[in-house]
Amino acid sequence: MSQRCASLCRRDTQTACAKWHQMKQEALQVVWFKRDLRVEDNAALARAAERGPVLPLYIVEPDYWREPDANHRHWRFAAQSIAALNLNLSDRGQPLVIRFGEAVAVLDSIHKTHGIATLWSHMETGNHWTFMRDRRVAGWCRDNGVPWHEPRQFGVIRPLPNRDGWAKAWDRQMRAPRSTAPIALRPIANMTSDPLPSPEQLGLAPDGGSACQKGGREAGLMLLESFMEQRGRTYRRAMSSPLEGADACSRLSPHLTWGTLSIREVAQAAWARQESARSEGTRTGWTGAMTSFLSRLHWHCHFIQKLEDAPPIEWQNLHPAYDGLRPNAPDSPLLAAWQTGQAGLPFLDACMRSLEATGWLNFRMRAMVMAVASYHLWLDWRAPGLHLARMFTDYEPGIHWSQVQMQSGTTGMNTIRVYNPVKQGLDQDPDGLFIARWVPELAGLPAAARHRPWAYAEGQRLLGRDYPHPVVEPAAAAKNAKDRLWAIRKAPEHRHAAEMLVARHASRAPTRRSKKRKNPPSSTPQQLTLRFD
DNA sequence: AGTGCAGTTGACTTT
DNA sequence: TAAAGTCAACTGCAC
Repeated sequence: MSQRCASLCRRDTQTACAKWHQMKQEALQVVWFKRDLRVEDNAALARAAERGPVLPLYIVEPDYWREPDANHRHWRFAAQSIAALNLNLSDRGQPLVIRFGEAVAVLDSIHKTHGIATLWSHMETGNHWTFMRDRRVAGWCRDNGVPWHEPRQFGVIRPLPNRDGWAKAWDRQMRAPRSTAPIALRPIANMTSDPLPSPEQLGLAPDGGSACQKGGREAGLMLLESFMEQRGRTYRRAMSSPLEGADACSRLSPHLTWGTLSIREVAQAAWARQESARSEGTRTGWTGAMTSFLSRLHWHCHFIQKLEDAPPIEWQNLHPAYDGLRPNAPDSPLLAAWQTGQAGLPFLDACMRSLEATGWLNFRMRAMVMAVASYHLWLDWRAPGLHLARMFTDYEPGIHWSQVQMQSGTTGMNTIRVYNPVKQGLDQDPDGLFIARWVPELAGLPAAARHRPWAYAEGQRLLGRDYPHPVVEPAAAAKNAKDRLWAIRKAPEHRHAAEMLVARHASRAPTRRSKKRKNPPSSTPQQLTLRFD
């Protein structure tokens, strides 16, 4: 504000300046909260508050919650976070105004009664539905002469000419000072607010998520603290284990999705933890843990950037050579067996059942369950991808659809990774504890038989009665899938299209030099390797 | 002590 | 964030 005021004061009379201050008092700043449900480090809110009286707004959009990727557990988390945000804003003098309806209609009605000077919201890279809704809102803003500012909260750049310098920009943004929350908000007169609807009112059926994470900034702060103080120390070693990962991973993901914490404050906490570990001197594992964690925060934005640059990845193969490879209509019994944890592959089933109840899986297990759907079960990624979107409390469209396509091999860019669900189980859950926890039918078996009940007499006795026979033979199914994928990848036109995709979407990372390379490193220029991983 | 050989390990390639 | 295969170096052991 000071800049504009100063220039006016210099150029014009004091009266003009006073008039501008007067106008500023009345110029309603609507802060439209979307997936940034916090007042701390919220640039939209902070900047709006510098300009004039703030109307904090949340729009419950029934059409959004009718989309196939939306689910009961998402709304529960969002609603808890919205309620907490409302309390926080109320303490500052102006409660959150909740409106039920279509965004343009809501904005238009507020504009007619109160007059919106400026609209503020964070820059959102959501699904196709939110993208189209934002286009309608942008049109309305243009028609009504309302400027709409969308400061960034993630490292996503809009528009992005190319990927050069992206990582540096991410670093700069995350290290920048956090925005401070306005201490007091001036109450807005005559503003009505709707109650938060129940999931049923939004048409959302219960989804079996009895043990999903709780929303609200308080829960996020507690996770952040316990992760940085204690849980995170073994992050690097334990994150891939389905049992240990639940504790050793930060579990901050839904808070980043709904913005109850800003990714910047999380990254800065990690850097601070790294610093304190270094100054302590003793080897505790914290520096390495934080390095791994920070690289994942970086990947978070890296993947969302992909959806920003290529919205069709939500419904279309990134690489067209894979169109028609798998049947469009899913094989319903196979899909159902996979979804419900009744595929007869114990470790896979344990993961799927655990996901349904808790809304969370560690990264490796997410990759595995998607790979099994895509390769062993030969399902097109759309139906399994939708199921996972609905199951993940932390569903973030940009990360999700990039990963789904990557794990089904339809990007054509990265190498095919066919996870072996039996081997992963033996590697990550050697004692079969995770299987026993989620597939109690098999808990009475010795560990080895829990992983492969068909290979042991005592396991065979349960098959077809207490626990299903495997829906596919894993080794043969994997071989078949690899053969079909590699047949496509060998075609020269596949490579050509893949190179174009790599140039557009892949990260730029320095080549890792082989340890045994005899050539002196200085003889070759630094090369760039392009990765979609 | 040196040699041959089977089995192991790790780095690297292929699918 | 894969898994299987290849190859060369290495190991332990018998002779």
